[in-house]
Amino acid sequence: MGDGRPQGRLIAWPWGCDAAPPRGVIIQGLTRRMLDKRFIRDNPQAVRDAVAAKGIDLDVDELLQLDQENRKLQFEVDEAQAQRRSRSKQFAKADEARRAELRAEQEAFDRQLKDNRERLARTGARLAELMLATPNIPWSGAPVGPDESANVVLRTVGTPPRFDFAPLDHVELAERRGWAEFARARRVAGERAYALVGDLVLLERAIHSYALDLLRTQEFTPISVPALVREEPLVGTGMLPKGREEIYEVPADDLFLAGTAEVALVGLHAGEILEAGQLPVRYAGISASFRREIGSASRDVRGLLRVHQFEKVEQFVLCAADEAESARWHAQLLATAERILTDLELSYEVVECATGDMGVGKFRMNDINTWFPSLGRYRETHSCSTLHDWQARRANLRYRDPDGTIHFAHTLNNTAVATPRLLAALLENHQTADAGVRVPGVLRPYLGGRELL
RNA sequence: GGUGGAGUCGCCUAGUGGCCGAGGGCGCACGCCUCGAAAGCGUGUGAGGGGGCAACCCCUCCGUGGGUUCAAAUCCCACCUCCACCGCCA
Repeated sequence: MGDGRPQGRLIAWPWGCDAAPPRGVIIQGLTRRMLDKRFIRDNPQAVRDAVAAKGIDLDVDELLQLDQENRKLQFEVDEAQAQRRSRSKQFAKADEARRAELRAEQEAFDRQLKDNRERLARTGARLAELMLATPNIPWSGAPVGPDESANVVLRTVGTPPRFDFAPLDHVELAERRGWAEFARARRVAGERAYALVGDLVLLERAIHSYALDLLRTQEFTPISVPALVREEPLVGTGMLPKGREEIYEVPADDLFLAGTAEVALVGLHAGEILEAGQLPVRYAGISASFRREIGSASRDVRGLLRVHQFEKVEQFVLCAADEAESARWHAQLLATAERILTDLELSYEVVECATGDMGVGKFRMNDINTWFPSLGRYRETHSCSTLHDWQARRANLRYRDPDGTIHFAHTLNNTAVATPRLLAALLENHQTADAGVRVPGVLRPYLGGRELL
């Protein structure tokens, strides 16, 4: 990696300047085999701790017990199956009398086998359910706490703008300039709907083009992926089974509207065994994203901050199962997001997310919050996550080492740009006294050189 | 939306109920041969789970899931994907 944009000064890495260093050896052993049943068997306490730190509803002891029972049943069924096969072999060579005998024997035997099979299916299903609820073990540097209130600000970069006039919020500004339709859009599509108009559309495209071009210089392959997806990739990424109410469903076709391109990006390689030489896979994924926002009903209903449908360029990395490598990519993804905000001349803060905020599958998560003058505070615009092999295990996404051994890969993702929220930030931060908007230098080439909208 | 065809161990392919717990070719790896190589010859060549201190052994997987049968790659049903043609369409 590394293409000469480390921005190392800003990056608290490897382990975060404000956080304690991890207990390396222990953490390494732990995370490398996370979600592996053998790991859970060998380190039940580590899993219990993670469950507690992340506030997850999971009975680890039930899981262990089921695992044991499941293996016992599997063993019995295997043995029985071996017998059944040998009996079937004999049948071909037997005479009629012997055949009748074998048939009778087999029948009784099959009842037992069938019974065991059913029990195995039941324990297996329950075990799978619990396994899907098993969290990744968070890195030791993450603040422990129930929710985002425990998050820690690592650093603040840039300065919020000072206005010598009364600044507008992005809704007032957009409406004054005829850049957005809210009332009409809501007649069409209900609450939180919006339509961008005129220069604001051009600005949105400019931001996406700029982000895509920046990522291309880092050898990220632009890829435009489905937002309308099946259930499997949602389970594979960890969006399901928990979190169902946040996702739009299209029941007539058994499809869902993904909340992020990450779903398709992981899904693209699910079930594959890549060659080590193909790694790292780097995508700049673009797609529409859909969220029901059920958990935040009636919050931020005004404007462009929290909408049901938005557009993203997503950074995504699929790399070898090496913690140091994943850590380097995490740093790079974060640095790129910071670079984007710096280029857009926006002030932001980088946050170390607490265990209760980071979600079940994550090892580490850093949010970036961008300054919004109308809110008088920083508000999330980016989220950078390392999942180690937790996601790859679910998606059965593996690679083969040169020595022939097969491993689950590591996955990471981070927003590059998500609009229209980021558009709102640009409008508010770069507005002029007469309701114009100054265009940051990096976007001008995408807007025919215009310096002011 | 309709009709027809197809999905086998990296690739190509054999295979129509027990001899397929999958044969052949290509590729790949190792060995022999060679000064070296090619050719030739030989051997090997997937994934997952489980048992055993171990050498090793067992089970599952022929797109996926069910079913029929003593026995399924092979027969039946549903689904998925691909191909062809027809219809519709940004």
